[in-house]
Amino acid sequence: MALGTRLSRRERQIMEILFRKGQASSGEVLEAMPDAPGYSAVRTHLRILEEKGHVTHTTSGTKYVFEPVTPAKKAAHSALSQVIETFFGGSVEKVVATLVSDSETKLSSQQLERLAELIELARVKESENHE
Amino acid sequence: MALGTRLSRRERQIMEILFRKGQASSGEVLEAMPDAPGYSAVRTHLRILEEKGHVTHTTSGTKYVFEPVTPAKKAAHSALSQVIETFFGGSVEKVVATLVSDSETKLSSQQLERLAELIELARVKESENHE
DNA sequence: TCATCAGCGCTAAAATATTCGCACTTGTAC
DNA sequence: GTACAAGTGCGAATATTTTAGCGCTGATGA
Repeated sequence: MALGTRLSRRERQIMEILFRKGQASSGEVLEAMPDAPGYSAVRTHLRILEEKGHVTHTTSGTKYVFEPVTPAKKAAHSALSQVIETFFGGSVEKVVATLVSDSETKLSSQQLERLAELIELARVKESENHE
Repeated sequence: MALGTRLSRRERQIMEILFRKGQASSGEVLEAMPDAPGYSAVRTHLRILEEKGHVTHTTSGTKYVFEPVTPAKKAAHSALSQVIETFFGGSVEKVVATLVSDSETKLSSQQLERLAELIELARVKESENHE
């Protein structure tokens, strides 16, 4: 189940904040919201998200610290797939092409070099599979 | 404004369908929804989305054909940025690395080759900028 | 000790989103 | 012409989301 599939706007917004931060107290979540409601509202969403099983909390002193239940990696993959399916017709290649060549998301030569290495590595692996 | 920023769940779902298909009649949108409500409901969402300025329609015979107002490319970029910010700390490099090396999204050797070329191209461009 | 403050849970009101029913229009077949 | 099918717009019921109020608890420090 993708991140946004069953969540309301606010719930999704809060989940995204938690994924960005890794974990956060209710107050921190509140601060991270550009169009924040009151504290109670945030608190309620967090509680409901916990009931729904998307979030857990641990106590740190008096505070609660919340974090997503779904591992970030899995959620990342899911979110990425979603975008790829919706906007790139499922083509991973197109995505990478966009990211690499797009002038708005500039990559340094160092980064490009590392990516070249990564691709080289993937190519080697790929060819091994076909021996 | 990103795709999902101000849209409700259903509205977002419908927008995604339109982006996938490029354009679609109300009936087609309905069919593309796994958890579809009645025809009227879909029709209403489409009308509201049009009022909000996210969608336009043209008449094709008796039918309406709807399509997103925002160019697909722009929306794609926006959605991708969102995911990158949320799950990859803003690092384009990490995303590409994930996509290339992730075993779940396998790339053929041909695709890898093309990507290698793309990166080479980007590197050349990059070095030109620093002459 | 006892204000005071920050944070929690619960509950209920207010605001939005979601859905559908129904009347009207247009195209098509008999 | 009339009946039928497919499609549209509007308006109003229903369900969900979103918000805030209020009382309680535990920590802090004068």
